[in-house]
Amino acid sequence: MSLILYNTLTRRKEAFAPRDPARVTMYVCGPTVYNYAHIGNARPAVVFDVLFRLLLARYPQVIYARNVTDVDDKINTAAKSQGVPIKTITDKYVEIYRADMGALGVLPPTIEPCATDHIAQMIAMIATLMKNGHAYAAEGHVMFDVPSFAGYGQLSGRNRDDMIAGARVEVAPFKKDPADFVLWKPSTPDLPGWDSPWGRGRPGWHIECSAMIEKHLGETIDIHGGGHDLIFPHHENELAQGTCAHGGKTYAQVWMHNGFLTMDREKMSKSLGNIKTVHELLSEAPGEALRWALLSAHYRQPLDWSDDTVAQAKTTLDRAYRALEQVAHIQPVKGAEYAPVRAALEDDLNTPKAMAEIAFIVGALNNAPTDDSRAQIKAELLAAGKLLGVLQQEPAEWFIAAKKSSGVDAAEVERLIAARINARKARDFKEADRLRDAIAALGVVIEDRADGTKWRMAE
RNA sequence: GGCCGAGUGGCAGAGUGGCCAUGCAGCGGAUUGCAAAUCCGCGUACGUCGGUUCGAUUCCGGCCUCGGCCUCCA
Repeated sequence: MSLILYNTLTRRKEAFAPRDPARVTMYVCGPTVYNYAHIGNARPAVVFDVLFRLLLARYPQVIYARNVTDVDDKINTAAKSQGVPIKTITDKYVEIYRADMGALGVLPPTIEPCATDHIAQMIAMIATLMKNGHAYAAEGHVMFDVPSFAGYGQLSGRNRDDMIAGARVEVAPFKKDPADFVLWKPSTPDLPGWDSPWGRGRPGWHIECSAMIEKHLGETIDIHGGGHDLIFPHHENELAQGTCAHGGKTYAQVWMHNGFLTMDREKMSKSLGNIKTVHELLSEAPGEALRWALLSAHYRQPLDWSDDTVAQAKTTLDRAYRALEQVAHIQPVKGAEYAPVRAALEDDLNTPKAMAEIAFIVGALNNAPTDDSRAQIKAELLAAGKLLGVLQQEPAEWFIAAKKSSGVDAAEVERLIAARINARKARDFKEADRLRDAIAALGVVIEDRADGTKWRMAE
C-alpha cells in the first residue's frame, strides 16, 4: 500500500516516493521561542508527529528536523522589555515547548536545530546567492532578487503583479523590486548581531530554514511541512532561496500544510488574542485528550476549538481505556497490526477515519468471546493507537490521572464505597442508594462489576 | 481587489454518483436490587438555485454565507 500525501505545490494527492528510501528526510517549521505555545501552534507538531510515526513504520531511517527560531525581532522585543539577554528568553521557552509537546505525546524529532547555531551556514548561503546573481547588498541589507528566479510564486499560486497590487507593506526604497525580501539586515549596537561580510547584523527570517536544511538534510528534502499561513511568504521565499542556492535543484519534493485552529470560527492567533495555551489546557485536560481533539479533524481542514471539543475527546478515550482495562490481565499477541487504521493514515493522514476504525476495534474488543481473541484484538488496538500516538498508557494510569487532577479525597470515597458494600450485603438498598448519592455528590461515579466496585470521576 | 478553502443529522467530523461512516449527546430494549459499564436497535443529514445523469450530498455552473493568505503568524 503506497503512502498518499497532498502536495501543496501540485495541489493534488500524490504517491509518496522518497529520493532515497533508506534515508527519508522531513523538515517542519518549529516555534519561535518567546512565549508559551498555544494549542494552534501545537497542531503542526502533532500532525507531523503522526506522519513521522507512519514514516518510521515504513522506512528504515527517517531524519525529521524541526527547527527552533531563537533569533527574531519578537524575541528581541521581549528581551528588551524584560531587561534580559535573548538567551534567557529563548532557553526558557524552548524548555516549555518541549515539555508541552511531550505532554501531547509528540516524539522528539531526530534533530532540533537552532538558528543561532547556524549563522555561519546562513552567511555562506547568502554569499552563494550573491555570487550566483540572485541577491544584492543595499544599505547594509542583503536582499533576494525575486525577478532573478522565474519560478517565484508557484507554491502560493500567485504572480508578482498580484502580490504588488495587494501589498499592504511600504516598499523599502533600497529594494530593486517590490517583491524582494531580506536575507540579512543590519543590527544596531543594542540588538543581537553577528559579524558578516556586510557588516554586523542578523539574518532575515526565511534564510535560517534553508541553511539548516542544507546542512542537516541535504540540498533536496522529501517533505517540507508547516502551517498553512507559512505558504506565503515564508515557504515561497525558502523555495526561491534554496533552489537558487543549489543551481536549480528541487528544494523539497512534497510541501504539506496544516489548516488552522479557530475559536468561534476565527483564526486563533496571538495578535487577535483569542488563544488557549497548551500550558493552561494541560491543567484542564490530559495531554492525550488534547492530542485526540487535535487529530479529530483532517489536518488540512480548519478545526474549531472549544471546551466541548476536548470534553468529547476525553469521553471517547475513556471508552477505549475502559475496554483496555477489562483486558488488562491479558498479554497482547506479538507483532499485530490493524490494517484499516494504517490504510486511513496512508491516505493523506485521514485521522478521523483512523479514529472511526479505532472505535470499531474498541467495540470488537468489548465483544470478543475468548481470551485468545482478546489477546489478538488488544494487540491490534495498541498497534493502531501507537501510530496515532494514543492509548499507550496503562488504563489504570489514565484513570488515576483523572482522579488525581480532580482533587477528590480518595480515602473518603473508598470509605463510602465500603459502607455501601456492607449495606448491599445486608440488602439495605435504601442505605446503599443514599451512600451512592453521597458519592455522586463528590463528582464520582461508581460501577458494580463482577470483580468488585470501581469508581471514577464523572465527566 | 487578487488568490485559496469551506458550508453534512442536536454537536464534532469522514466519505461517496445508487448500499453502514464514526464518536459525543438523546431515545427504546437487554442486563442490573437501583445504577454504571457493556451489548442491540432508532433518528427520512448533506447551504441555495439550475444543469448533466436512469439516479447527485457526491460531477458542472450561478448565487448566498463563512473563513484564510496577500504584513509577523502554526
